[in-house]
Amino acid sequence: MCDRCDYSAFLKQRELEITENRIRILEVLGNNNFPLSAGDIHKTLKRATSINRVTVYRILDLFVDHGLVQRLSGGGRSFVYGLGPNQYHPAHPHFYCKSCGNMECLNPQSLNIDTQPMQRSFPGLIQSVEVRVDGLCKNCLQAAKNAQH
Amino acid sequence: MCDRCDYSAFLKQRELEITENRIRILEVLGNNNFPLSAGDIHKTLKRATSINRVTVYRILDLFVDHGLVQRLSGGGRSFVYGLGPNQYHPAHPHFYCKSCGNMECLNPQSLNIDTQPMQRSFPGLIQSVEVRVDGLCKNCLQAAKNAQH
DNA sequence: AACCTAATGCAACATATTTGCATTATAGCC
DNA sequence: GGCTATAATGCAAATATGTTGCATTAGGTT
Repeated sequence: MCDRCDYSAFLKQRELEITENRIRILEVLGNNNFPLSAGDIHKTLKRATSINRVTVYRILDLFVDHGLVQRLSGGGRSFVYGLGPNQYHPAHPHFYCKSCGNMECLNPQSLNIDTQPMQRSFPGLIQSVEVRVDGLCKNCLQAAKNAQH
Repeated sequence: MCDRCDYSAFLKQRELEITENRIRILEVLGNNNFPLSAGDIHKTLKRATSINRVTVYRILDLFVDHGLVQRLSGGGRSFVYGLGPNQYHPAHPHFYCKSCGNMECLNPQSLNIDTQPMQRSFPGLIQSVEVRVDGLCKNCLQAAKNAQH
């Protein structure tokens, strides 16, 4: 997804220590064009290296705190994480397949939310808006059609 | 919230058995103008009657399957549930307070999503769109302001 | 190389949700 | 109103996800 992203520069910019685990997690997120759960990330990393589950959670928390990564509610039971919006990757809505549980990024234009009118009538503070589109992905839709015959 | 809703009629319409637990869960959801977690619902019901945690989950699953109730991802770790959209209660976005964790329903007009253009460019099937607005609720915003002084 | 601090691993805990199976209540029938 | 088949419920235990405390190790600085 992100050839232009220099992950250690990302960390340096935010004055975060550069460690192997942090780089690896950023790479996994960058290599996938859809958000992943902490469990997915852990599973992926364990194949090549040894990293503790808890470390994955802690690094993700840290990244979310620093705006490097965004935490989204997947359609399922766990949070999912993706590289946070930056100059190359604007914020965008996500699709969740109710059948297979996979997620996809949708293009940024497909849903453009203006929070200004909402903020005028809302007495609290609006910080972000999360849009998730649910349904059947291409594959599962096809499978459902085939099953009908 | 819902004086006009006849819960046993709801169940009858969908050919679901009418049981005390089901009615009670619909009442709890109808009495609150914000979505609740399964745990919240269980806690509320246990005050007046005896019902098992698992039963709450199962009834909620059943209702979601039949479109009577909608399952939303709260901003936190658990799902939340609210009466599904019907002729009296249109679909609407929700607000999640990152400080206290409470949720609120926003008015339906505040965010009007048209999925048609998205569906044209999306190869799967779009069934629903969930919009969650995150930030600080009125109370927590005020508390934050007070803490500054 | 030595030091200080922050990152990591490990075990245990906490919370949310699901499953299998025995028991009980509901709805239809007599 | 009682009888029966089926579905709903309760209970115990398992699973999935996320968090905490504390000991160990690695990163960055001198």
